[in-house]
Amino acid sequence: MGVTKTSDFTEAQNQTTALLKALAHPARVAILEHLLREQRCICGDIVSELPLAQATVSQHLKEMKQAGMILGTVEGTSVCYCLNTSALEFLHGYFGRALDTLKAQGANCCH
Amino acid sequence: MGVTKTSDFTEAQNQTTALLKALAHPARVAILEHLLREQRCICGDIVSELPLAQATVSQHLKEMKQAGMILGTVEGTSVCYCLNTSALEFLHGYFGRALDTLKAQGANCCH
DNA sequence: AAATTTAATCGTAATATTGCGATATTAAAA
DNA sequence: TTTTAATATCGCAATATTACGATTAAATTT
Repeated sequence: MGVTKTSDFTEAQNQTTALLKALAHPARVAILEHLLREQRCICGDIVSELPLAQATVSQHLKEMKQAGMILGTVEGTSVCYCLNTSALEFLHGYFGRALDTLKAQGANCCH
Repeated sequence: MGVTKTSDFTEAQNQTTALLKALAHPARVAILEHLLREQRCICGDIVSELPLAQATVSQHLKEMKQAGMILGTVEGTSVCYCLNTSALEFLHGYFGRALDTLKAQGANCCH
């Protein structure tokens, strides 16, 4: 039915999913990379960088913010968005631990 | 319209997105974590582990495989699925580089 | 205060994803 | 060779996501 029952999974699994979802779209990856390149990081900036309408970019930014991937502070008429270091650290750590676990297991059945 | 024009983004951005999408669902994260825990990693295993029907799990596995997150080898009537180390390495490296870049920039406007 | 600038929100259309029962497929077992 | 076991695929319904024009909201300029 297309309904995802988050209650069937652990809190940690849902939190991880939220961060991954916040990046699981080429526009979001492009936003991430743009925020990495630029120090100054205003929404209007991103709109002119991407092939998307202002409303669409704003919506992407909203969801990335909601998930904790980015932070935003109002600066006059514009908004300064930037990456949330701890979210990146979380994902980096997650995949790092996964790799460690995988490597500690040695060769498995598929390789 | 809900249509994502991958052609508007770089090849690398789309590849990164594909891997992230393969994990951007609690069931997929649960599958990843299950494959980490178990050496023996058969689909039926996963079905009994998750609160989802066999057809649904099979579909998730198919998409994770298509994205390159997991590998699968047929073993008689069952299939042995396991994590693709290089996909994990890719993601780990991606977030690692992002973090390095971010930290090299020092404090930015939002912190 | 009016005009301007910038970003958020609303409403809606289109597409994508998720889930599952039913069925098909394929290999092993009996 | 029939039966059984394990996955994959099909078809469809329900929900979620994406996109954008139009509008609103809020701060800055004029």
